[in-house]
Amino acid sequence: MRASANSASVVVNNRSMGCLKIGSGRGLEPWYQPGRQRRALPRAAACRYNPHGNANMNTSSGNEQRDVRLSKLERIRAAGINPWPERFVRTHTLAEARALPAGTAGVRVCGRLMTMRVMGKMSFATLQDQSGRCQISVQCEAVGEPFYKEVWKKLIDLGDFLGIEGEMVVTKTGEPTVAAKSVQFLGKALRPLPEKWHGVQDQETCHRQRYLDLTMNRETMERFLLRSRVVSSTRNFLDRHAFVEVETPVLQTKASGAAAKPFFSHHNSLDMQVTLRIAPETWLKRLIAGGFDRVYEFARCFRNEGMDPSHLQDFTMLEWYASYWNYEDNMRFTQALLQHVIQESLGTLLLTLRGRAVDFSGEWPRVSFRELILKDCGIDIAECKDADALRAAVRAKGIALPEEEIRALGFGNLVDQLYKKVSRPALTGPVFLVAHPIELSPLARRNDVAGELTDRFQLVVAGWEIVNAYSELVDPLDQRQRLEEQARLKTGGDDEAMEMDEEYLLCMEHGMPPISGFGMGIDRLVCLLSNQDNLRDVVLFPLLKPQA
RNA sequence: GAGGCCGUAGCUCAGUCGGUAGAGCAACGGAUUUUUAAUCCGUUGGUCGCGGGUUCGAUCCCCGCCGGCCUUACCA
Repeated sequence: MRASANSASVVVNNRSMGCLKIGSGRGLEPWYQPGRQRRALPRAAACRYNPHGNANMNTSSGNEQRDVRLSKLERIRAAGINPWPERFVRTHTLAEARALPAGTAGVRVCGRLMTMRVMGKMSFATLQDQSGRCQISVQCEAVGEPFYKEVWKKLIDLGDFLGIEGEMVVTKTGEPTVAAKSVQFLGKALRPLPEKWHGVQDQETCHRQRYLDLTMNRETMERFLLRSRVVSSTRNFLDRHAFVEVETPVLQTKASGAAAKPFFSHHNSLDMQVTLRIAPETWLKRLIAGGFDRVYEFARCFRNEGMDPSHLQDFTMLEWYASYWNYEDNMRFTQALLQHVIQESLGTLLLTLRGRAVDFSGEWPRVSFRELILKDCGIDIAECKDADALRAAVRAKGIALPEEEIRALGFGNLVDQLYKKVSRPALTGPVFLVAHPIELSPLARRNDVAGELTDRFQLVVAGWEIVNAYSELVDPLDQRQRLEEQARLKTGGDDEAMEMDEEYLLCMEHGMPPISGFGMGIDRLVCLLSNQDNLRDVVLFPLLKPQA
């Protein structure tokens, strides 16, 4: 193991989500431990600089609860208390504190105040941080009557961030509790939290104000922590297998590597149109040509296409390329990687996904396109010479494909429609789908023996295609022909067709080794593994139109 | 792009077959030293998404717009 679990302190993934790795009972890592306490400034100095000003403090905001909190803020400042101090030295996360033996003194915890039960001179409250929740108790006697009556009871609200120093106790109902000796503001909230029992239910609010969703709905936090684990576990596995993580351009002069409509933008000082990438593929293969053995990238890609629950405008695609591998090497590696990632991030290989039991352990079966379709509907696609023959066979079997839509389809797309209709929904998997017809796979390497097939595999799980991989096309003459055909389509008005890419061809003409490449939508994998129906629920801040 | 559904207090939701709206939580005042959705007493809070129309009167009916969700077509 490259980074052993018990030495990892802070994991920052590529989604900029700082993630504190919580070890069970291991205590906080050095990064966290109380260092030299910065000496407190004299009160007057601490409060002299007031960047938040009083601009709104005397004017009604039109929101009753906010106004009440603004007036509390004034009283907090008047009392010489800094409502937003710069730092708090904590000794334990809340989950760690809960595990401490009763009697442990000098426990310093912090978090957001989620519930508060004031019973006269004794109060219980709940703090929440990333690790979970822990009860605290505040007694009049322990914190002093002026503080208890004037600050704790009058100025502290649900939603505020607080820091507590105290001793671990266990209440008579058995609840681990930090009994506070002192309580301090760490961040005053001017707006109330959503309802404490139901939280935020409205999906739009969850997307627009994800911080509220994360605060109120633990399963949302767990889902994004899962995403982070999936990414870091994948990265670790690839690193351990001699893959090199690279970054390739997002802004480029032509979109290449996939058939999709790009986003366009404008570069001012060069005065030229640029596009956002639709795939990292051609760049990564250039790196293989340049001598990298194995490369990968978690590539944010952008496609200017329709929105629905299974498509995002910007999404994260993991692609990797390995020199000297064919697609079968890649298939074995894919299985090993996903088994590792699923075991490490979910703790088991036996999952229930979309209502079906899915077993990721053992060897995953492989099935060819032809066998699968033959089994599911009795049509042997190898015996159909062309699209018309296949169309006739479909009609003869009475399979309900939309007549209007399939009339113009070529053989490849027709096979694909048939597969999506008769086979894919029933595939629970994990199963590798192999031997795709060449018409269906314009980018993959033609099989050396069966020229009508390609060296390609897809991984299907619970009816979802989550991986697409090939033996890569490295023949520059073949590639040129295929790109010329795409360029013809483009000129003919197909705005999803690929553009001619001379620079890429130039690279290929300089020579490439055998390569197998792999592509997987990270959002879709996480969506599947977390049993979500909408990709927007596995993206922290999905794109939404501005509210009216 | 097409079709359907939805938008009421800070949050979760009722409601009005057309007569300018209710509850719980939150907030505010009070009681309360072992609660954990604390409890008890009292109080405040709304341009019913926005704009038109019909009507004596619209949160409700009609039209348009804004935003969201679902289905559907194209891309992973």
